[in-house]
Amino acid sequence: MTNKEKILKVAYKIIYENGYNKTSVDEIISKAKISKSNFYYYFKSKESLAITVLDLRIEQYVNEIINETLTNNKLTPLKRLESFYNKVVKFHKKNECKYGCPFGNLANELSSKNHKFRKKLAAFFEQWREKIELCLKDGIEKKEFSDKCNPKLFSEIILAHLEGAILMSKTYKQINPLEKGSKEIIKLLKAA
Amino acid sequence: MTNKEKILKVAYKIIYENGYNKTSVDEIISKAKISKSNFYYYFKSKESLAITVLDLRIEQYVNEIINETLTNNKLTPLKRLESFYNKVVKFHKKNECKYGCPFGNLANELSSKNHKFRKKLAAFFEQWREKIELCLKDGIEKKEFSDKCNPKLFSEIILAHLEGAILMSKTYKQINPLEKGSKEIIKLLKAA
DNA sequence: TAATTAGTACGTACTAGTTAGTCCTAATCT
DNA sequence: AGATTAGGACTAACTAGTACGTACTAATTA
Repeated sequence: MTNKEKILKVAYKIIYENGYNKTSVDEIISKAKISKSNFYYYFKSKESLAITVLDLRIEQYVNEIINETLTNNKLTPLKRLESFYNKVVKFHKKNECKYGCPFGNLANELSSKNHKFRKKLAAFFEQWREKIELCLKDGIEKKEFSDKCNPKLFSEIILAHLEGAILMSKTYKQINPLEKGSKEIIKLLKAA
Repeated sequence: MTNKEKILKVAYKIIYENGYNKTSVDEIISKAKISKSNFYYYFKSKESLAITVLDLRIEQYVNEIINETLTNNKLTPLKRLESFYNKVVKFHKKNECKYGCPFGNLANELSSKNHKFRKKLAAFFEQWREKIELCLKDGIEKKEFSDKCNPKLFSEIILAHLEGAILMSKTYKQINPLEKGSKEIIKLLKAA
């Protein structure tokens, strides 16, 4: 592993767990076991590192979560949504619900003060929402979801609810809000 | 206004706008125009100030928002919920959606590292959710809401969706997710 | 030779919190 | 009434530590 990869690996983890502001360059270099000058050889600032890390996380999320579930043509629309929720629930259970959503956290922490992060996150959320919308549309066509449901509005609700439910699970330290909530959302989709 | 009140007033605002970690005691005392030693005369730490401010915010929210809308017996259950959403939307429009939910922000920022805040926020969210649940139960009884809706599960969804929608509005800098989303939630309640 | 890495000292700014003391008022004592 | 005391409100100056980022030398690697 190159030193650059070490930096990215360490930063990936602790920016998620501690947030951006509470992550220090000193902590990163100490955990990555590299020198400070070497850090600044690869990244011009803490912010530019965090942007790179966010890009990586988005790419990984799209490849490993979204494409495997929400836009996976091998599954029916209902199964796509269910498997998506299952993956998300599994991820947060693994973390004991402690850290919340990597994207929601950054959006919450940075979007009022830092345009770069805000815009990147907004674009990602929008892209994510569109995948949900497509899944819903397909599901309505295939009669898995009620045709009374407005796909665009409902995709917004699903995404907002997901972010909120992850936050509730983090605050309560219980998977319940996320797990039961997502099941209820699916019920609504069938019945709407 | 006493110096203690000045501290509280200033802290109330900037903890909301900047978050807890990004709020410094120096900024508080400079804006409140008092000395640092005077600050520590009234509060034993930055954290204890923030806890006091959170208590105040909760009290105010219960009195001015929840009791005026969700548990206001002069209104029908549907009107209670609608007026609640209206107040929330109005608040965030006023702030250009910039700052998010005062409680959600703190929950997001602090609940993984600080038990005191986490527990207080969890208790408040639960209390809040219960008020929503009661409103739903009443609305089902009075046939304003569909009897297919499970009040407890639905109250969880409403609260989670609200928190997520406020975060989306903050990230997009548009009231849309919150405003349209809440209207759709009400539709669902009627139709469920 | 050019890219990479280490080490380390440093600068500047900011952080939460402490110290030791002053000023003033109001109650208490003689 | 006058002296004494207690304590609330307040302050300037300070401590000790952390932050990001830079400067510079020197070694190593490809």
